[in-house]
Amino acid sequence: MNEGRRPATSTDVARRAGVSQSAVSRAFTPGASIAEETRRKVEEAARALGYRPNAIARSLTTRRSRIIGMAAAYLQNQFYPEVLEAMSRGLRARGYQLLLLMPEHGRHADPLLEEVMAWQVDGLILASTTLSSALAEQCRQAGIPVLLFNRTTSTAHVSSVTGENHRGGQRIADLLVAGGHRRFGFVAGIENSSTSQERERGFTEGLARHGFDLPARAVGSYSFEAASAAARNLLARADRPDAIFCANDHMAIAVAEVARHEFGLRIPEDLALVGFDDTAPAKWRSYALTSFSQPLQPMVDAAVALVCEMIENPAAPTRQAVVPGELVMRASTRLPESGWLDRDGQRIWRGHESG
Amino acid sequence: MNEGRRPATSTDVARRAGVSQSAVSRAFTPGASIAEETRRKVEEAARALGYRPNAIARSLTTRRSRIIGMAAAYLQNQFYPEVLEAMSRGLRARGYQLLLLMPEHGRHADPLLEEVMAWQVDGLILASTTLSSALAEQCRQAGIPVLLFNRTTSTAHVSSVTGENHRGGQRIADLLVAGGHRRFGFVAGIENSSTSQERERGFTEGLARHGFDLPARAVGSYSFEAASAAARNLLARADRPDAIFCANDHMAIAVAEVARHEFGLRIPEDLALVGFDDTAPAKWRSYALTSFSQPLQPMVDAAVALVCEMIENPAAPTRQAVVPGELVMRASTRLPESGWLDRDGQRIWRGHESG
DNA sequence: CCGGGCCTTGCATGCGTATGCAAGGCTAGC
DNA sequence: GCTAGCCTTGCATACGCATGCAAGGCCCGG
Repeated sequence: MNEGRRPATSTDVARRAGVSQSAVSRAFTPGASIAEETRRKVEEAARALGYRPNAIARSLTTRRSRIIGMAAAYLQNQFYPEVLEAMSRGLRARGYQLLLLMPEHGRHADPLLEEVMAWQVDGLILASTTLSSALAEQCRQAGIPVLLFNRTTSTAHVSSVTGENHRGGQRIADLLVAGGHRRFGFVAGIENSSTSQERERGFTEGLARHGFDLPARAVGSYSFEAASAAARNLLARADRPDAIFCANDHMAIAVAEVARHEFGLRIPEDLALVGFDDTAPAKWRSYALTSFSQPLQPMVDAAVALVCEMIENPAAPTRQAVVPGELVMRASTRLPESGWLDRDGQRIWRGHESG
Repeated sequence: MNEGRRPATSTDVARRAGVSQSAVSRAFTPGASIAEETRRKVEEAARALGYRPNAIARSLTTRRSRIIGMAAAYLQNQFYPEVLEAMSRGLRARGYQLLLLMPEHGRHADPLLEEVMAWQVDGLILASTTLSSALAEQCRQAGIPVLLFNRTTSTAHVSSVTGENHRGGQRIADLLVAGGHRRFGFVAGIENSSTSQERERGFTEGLARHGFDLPARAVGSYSFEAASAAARNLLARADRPDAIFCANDHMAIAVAEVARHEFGLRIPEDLALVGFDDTAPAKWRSYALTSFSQPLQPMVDAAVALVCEMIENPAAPTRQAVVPGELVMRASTRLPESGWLDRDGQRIWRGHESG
């Protein structure tokens, strides 16, 4: 064993095993042509020297880094850490490492991503971050697959994985109307985020279908503080909403706190509350938040599969994958008065979904 | 602009700028000897070709990857995502990238870390993950600095950054005793985690100093589900505790849910509850959890500084940094009956701390 | 017994950048 | 005007590994 010295190289192993450096390389390359006997000798020498192939050097010759960059704007919303965790495991299972990129608060992710291109990442996953069309074009030229996660973009033709934002918003409208609510509120995420826009559009369209007005709205910017302020705004109105849909669970919890502890409202008696994502805190019984789910593992699996596919076949057309979710009813909303049906002994709320 | 071709190399830039490849390299190396005029020509050519130095190739020659691997066992506990976020930004500010490592559930991190050594990472930060002494030795030989975050280890001489686990436990004991509680419970994290052990030891020693017994204890393994089970266990006892200290906030919230919704207990009237970390959910008013803080930014700053220092000076002795926290009192515990003092017009609870 | 073909191996080279070394140009001082 | 010395530059090479190519060995069929 060498002490503090530089790590053993394939040449060191070759010398010790009495073979050529190429043989060592082949011994560590699955599927390479090498005799069983030679491989054994190499492996023995490698073990004795504590040798591991240098991934940096390997990347240089193969021109594939087996690194995927993943950008996320913030991790306060529980949804993202869980995505990150699953993504890291999922990518690793396919032999990729995950490089984590957190843009500075309030800054655009572009400079960060550009920096990461120096790392020759094999792919880029953008969660809760948009991609400027300039950078998208740059990636396309560099042949770096880009995948938007929980976002889409209109400015460029990019692949994406999202939940059923539009349908989710509709279902929530259906549920709230069926629960007998009449004055609706919406707390938006970041204004120009496609996710928030689609959820809102589904919601307002759903309401309109039942003959209800556009809801009162306020902007929560996906942050706890801004959502709290939005809640104060909405709840102080003369025509206070009796049902509020928040663009995600994280903001819904902020609204719940303000409603209960600043306005003394009971949920759902005085105010129904719905979120989106169905994250862990939504399940905590102090909130028991009704939420439209974005199933974590399926979404991550789809993302991993898609990005790998894009790497293997760069010429493939872009794809927009939509992972189905479902409305998870909990105690933060009243049960609907109608629209129930029995299936396999379970009581399912079908609602008035026309689709 | 080249379409879909391989990215421009320093040689391409050199040719276009009419200089040698070395000149291009020097133009991108801060502090290298190069004429202003030449640098200008190189920069112009580089811009025209969309050139960025290849970090992989650079790492190969410089023998420094500027990548730091960070392992975390789980991200459910809000503490870790926030650490991750701050760590990524902090490292980036010093020119390092963060490679995220999530061991498979229930598996040891060793194989993962070994795999990452192939990436020639410049350093390794282990959060909520232990390091086998075998691997620690291997890292030492390879000259890879290792930093334990929110953990220590007795089996090897390794640097670490932690909060005031022992003192925190003591303070909590002081607070609960001062609040008039008499039957104490403790929910441990993973049994062999130094963090949980130290907090428990501080707690029991603190209690003992006031003449109280070792508390009833149960194991929550840092998970929500296990902590819920632990709570059921503790709360079903004939001598039900009237105060429970949980080794972290995440588990404390699980206990709060069970206490309220399964046992109909009021907090803090029937049961006082204390956590550790002072994460975001502890501040949510539905919990208003008293907690001993682990200040995020100072801990991360210390970790980043320490790991960089270790990289620059590999021969430096290991260090155990302890970042001071404070007891944050909220509504989940009764206010203590004594021990208050005025300072600068603020009412400070000094407690009976002897240290 | 001979030849074709497959398996295995080593040689040589390339991946893109950094850097020691020596040469050349230029400035300043005498 | 000459030389010492600094600044700048290019050349050559190294970093550690993968891989095309050709040579050698072996087996098997004819």
